[in-house]
Amino acid sequence: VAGVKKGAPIASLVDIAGRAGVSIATASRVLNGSTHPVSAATRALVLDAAAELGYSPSLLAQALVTRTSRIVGVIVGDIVDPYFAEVARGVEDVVGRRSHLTMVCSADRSTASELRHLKVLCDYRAAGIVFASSGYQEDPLDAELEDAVTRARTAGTAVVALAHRNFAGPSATVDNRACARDVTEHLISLGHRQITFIEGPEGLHTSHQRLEGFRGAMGRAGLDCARLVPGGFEYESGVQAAVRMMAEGSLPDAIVGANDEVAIGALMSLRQAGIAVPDRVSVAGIDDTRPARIVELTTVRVPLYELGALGAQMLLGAEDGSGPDAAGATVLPHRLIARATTGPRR
Amino acid sequence: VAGVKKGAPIASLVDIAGRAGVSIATASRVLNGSTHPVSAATRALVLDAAAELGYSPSLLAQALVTRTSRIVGVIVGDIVDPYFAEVARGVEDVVGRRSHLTMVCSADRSTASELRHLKVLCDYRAAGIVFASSGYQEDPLDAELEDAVTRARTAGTAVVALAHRNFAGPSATVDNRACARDVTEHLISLGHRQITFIEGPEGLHTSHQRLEGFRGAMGRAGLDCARLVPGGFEYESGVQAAVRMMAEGSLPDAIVGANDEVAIGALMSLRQAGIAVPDRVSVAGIDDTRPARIVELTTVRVPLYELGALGAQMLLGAEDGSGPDAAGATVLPHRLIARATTGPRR
DNA sequence: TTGTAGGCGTTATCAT
DNA sequence: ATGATAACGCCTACAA
Repeated sequence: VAGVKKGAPIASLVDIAGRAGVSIATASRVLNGSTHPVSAATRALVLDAAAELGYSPSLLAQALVTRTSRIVGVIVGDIVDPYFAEVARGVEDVVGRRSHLTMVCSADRSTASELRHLKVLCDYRAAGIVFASSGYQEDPLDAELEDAVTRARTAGTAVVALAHRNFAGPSATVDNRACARDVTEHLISLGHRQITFIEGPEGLHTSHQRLEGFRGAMGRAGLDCARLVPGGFEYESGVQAAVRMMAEGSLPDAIVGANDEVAIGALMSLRQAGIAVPDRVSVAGIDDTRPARIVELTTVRVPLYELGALGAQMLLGAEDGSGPDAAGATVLPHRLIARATTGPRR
Repeated sequence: VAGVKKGAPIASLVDIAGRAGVSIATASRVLNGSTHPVSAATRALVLDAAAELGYSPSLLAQALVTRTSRIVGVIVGDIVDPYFAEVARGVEDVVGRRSHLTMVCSADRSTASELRHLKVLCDYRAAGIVFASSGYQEDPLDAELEDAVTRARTAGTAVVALAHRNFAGPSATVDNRACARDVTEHLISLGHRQITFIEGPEGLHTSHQRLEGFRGAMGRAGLDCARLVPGGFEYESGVQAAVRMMAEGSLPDAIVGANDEVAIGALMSLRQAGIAVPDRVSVAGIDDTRPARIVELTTVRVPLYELGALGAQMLLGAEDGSGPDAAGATVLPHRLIARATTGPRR
């Protein structure tokens, strides 16, 4: 780094080859860790020619010819959703440990956008791609996405999913039905009978699975499992859901949100309206994101960080063979976490 | 998209050129929006040869020769910090509107990591790069970073900073001293006299500026501005700071955190210990991130989203000349937001 | 041990 | 209107 000419234009292999008076081939050999033998003398020549010119190989050109790179992409649904932030962190930590670089792409919960990012990552020869968000039950772009994923794989880019997807492949997930079931049963065990579920985004597998979990628990308890209200996965959706419920005048005994964000939105909205939580109504969510811990929301802990970390391991494990079974569909454990927003009925 | 062979290997220009019975040159011409004239007949030939083979140009190869791409990178300090999430969102929105793609890179608040990401983005011919986090006052990697940024620019990659940096260039920031001054004065006006400041990460410009703002306000009011406690920009740091303060036995009248996260960490820690906020001690932060709104923290609103959006505009504006002055050092306005965690003394 | 040359997938300059 | 062909920056057999 020392002695490098300031603001030196670029310096490519030909430059340093010329400067060192050797062929571009030998220059290349010493500059990338080639096993090809090179005399100590010329090696030194090349080395400091490179040093003086501040040479650094073009990752672009390298990727073009070697057909691989050390970057892995994480495609998330929404960058401001703490759920994805935590997952991305997990990926980053293990990816970084293997001296690769992580780039996270926000797809705005749109398959079309996911496809665009997939294309770029693929073209740029990413070592792997992590799909962090769930797919949609019915998606016109399904075929296209599946095809793109297949091509990515045959092109050498590993792909793993951290939620239910309509394309096959290795995955690390949690049992969303069980998660929803567990919170719901917790509420029921607390004596609540009228429980309404704030649904997740329309059509998302995760939304559907969690709704099913809720319905299952309610049904088995002989309770009315039709108390649903449209929501989403965002704070604002939770606020709106609460507003709607209050407007209709009939508050339930308890509310379970499809995820923590909506639950918190509802929680805040309720409290602001002077409704006591958990005394008048209990509120619970799913995921156990950081905000949930802050507001002391009862929820189900989903191992977000671990999901990301495991996903990354599967990717890179597949790469240098050293890793665990890069094929399986691991289901990580979840766990109910009762906190301050739920309590016995009345 | 219809009629594409499933899982077709790759298909490059030569493939579709051959299939269409034309030269690779003409194929290229019709497949990218070249103005070069091509007969309608051959154009059609190429077009459906491409369609049948599911052709899609290699962004990598394109970037190699055109020396540009449609991706912009955002280098942040910590992906789980809501501050950066909001900024990234701002960037994404305007970048996406211009049909570019955003990739956010987490540098773990390390300049070395920033350099690595800069290198990749640069090599991949990113259209622009946004540095979202502040630099360090004293940084051994300063020269190297400055040089890298210069090279990036001469290589055609625009670079903007959204916080104080040791390299020159366009920027969009807020007045951190004023932010800290404003919260502090708010607390003073509330009658508080003993106010302690939880510092930000050691050596960060932003940390220093905010500390200065605090000191200035305290000094002007003739108060003891030496009540400081080490902290950081993370929730956990706030918790530790609070623990330390409680252990020392002498709680101040009020606490201002270097940012919302630490402030919230302290807030929660205090409340959990049974200390009434704001009755016994007031707590305030800086940034107005989403969590701050949730816990109703008194803070200073920093236009995070707008910072990101503006940064992106400067980047892309510079690109196609259409934009605003891509050179200036814009300082966006901030505003005190008094909420529930601060109140009159005693 | 070192050099030559072909190729990775496009774009772009010249001829034709 | 089309087609060779030289870059772009690097890696890697294959020769020497």
